[in-house]
Amino acid sequence: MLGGMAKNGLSIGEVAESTGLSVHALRFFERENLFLREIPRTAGGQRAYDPADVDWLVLCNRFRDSGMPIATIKEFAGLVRSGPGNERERLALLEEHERAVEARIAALHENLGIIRGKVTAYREHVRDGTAAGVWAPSGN
Amino acid sequence: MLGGMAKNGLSIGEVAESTGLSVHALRFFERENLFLREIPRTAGGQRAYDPADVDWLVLCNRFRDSGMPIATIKEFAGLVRSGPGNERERLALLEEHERAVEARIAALHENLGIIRGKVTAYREHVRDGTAAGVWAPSGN
DNA sequence: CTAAGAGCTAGAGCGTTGTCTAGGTCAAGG
DNA sequence: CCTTGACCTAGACAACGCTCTAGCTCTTAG
Repeated sequence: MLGGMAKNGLSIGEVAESTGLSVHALRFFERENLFLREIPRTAGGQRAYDPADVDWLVLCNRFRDSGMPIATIKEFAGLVRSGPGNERERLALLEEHERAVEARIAALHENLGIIRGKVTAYREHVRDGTAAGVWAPSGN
Repeated sequence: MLGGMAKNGLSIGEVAESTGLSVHALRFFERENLFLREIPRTAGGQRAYDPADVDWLVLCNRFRDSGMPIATIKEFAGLVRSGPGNERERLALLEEHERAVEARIAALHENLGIIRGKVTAYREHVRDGTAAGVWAPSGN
């Protein structure tokens, strides 16, 4: 049977497969306490994840891709792990990240405008036959 | 006279001040060949920048802020340093970065949508009195 | 002239985010 | 059984992008 751990949960390899994370990264995340619970082990000592762990990892990937540092994910995971009662703190953390992402998008937009200006300038210089240095007098 | 290097150019401290980069970073950039020319030195061995160097650094900051790796900036700088004739390559590099930034913005937008979903869910839970765990059954 | 504050070089150190290795152990098909 | 491939732990290593240190020199106001 190649389909992992029979009935007792998902193997690390399966979770890696379905989250796009490497098995190394999954072990690293565990050391770093990013999970919402202790991952249980089989009799033989192998990790047995369940689908909720995968769902959380998928969300973690969104957090990571949107620039949330591991330390912040860890903090959020800690709040979730310590159970109900701190939802306001979780919300505050998420709102702060929301603002950070919005700010990042705005900054990228601004930078994109400048990059597009450069692209346009180079396109014109290439079209007009490469003569005047785009760089030097004003090209900047 | 606190105003730097009299007449022969801008000192590293002045350039740091006006670009927001540290003097360490400026020396690092030089070692890494990110400049468009060799930065000349005074008789005493101190760097003497000029305003065009500052303009370039400001553009570099845009590149860096928009996620361009130092290696790519170095590559672009190399093209500029090797003089006219390679404008097509410079353009290609810039266009590729433009696409990368667009892709990054799109990804951030998608992630933002998900983060907002989470924020909304938590806001409702906090408003309704913290009872049902946002996390656990379906909260994901 | 002198003292303080900038600058210089070479190179070590660091935070982040993993990846890889070594040296075994476990699980399951044949 | 036995072989093969997935898994285990602990810890070394790595790429990126600076930052900091040590030890010395330059510049300049007073």
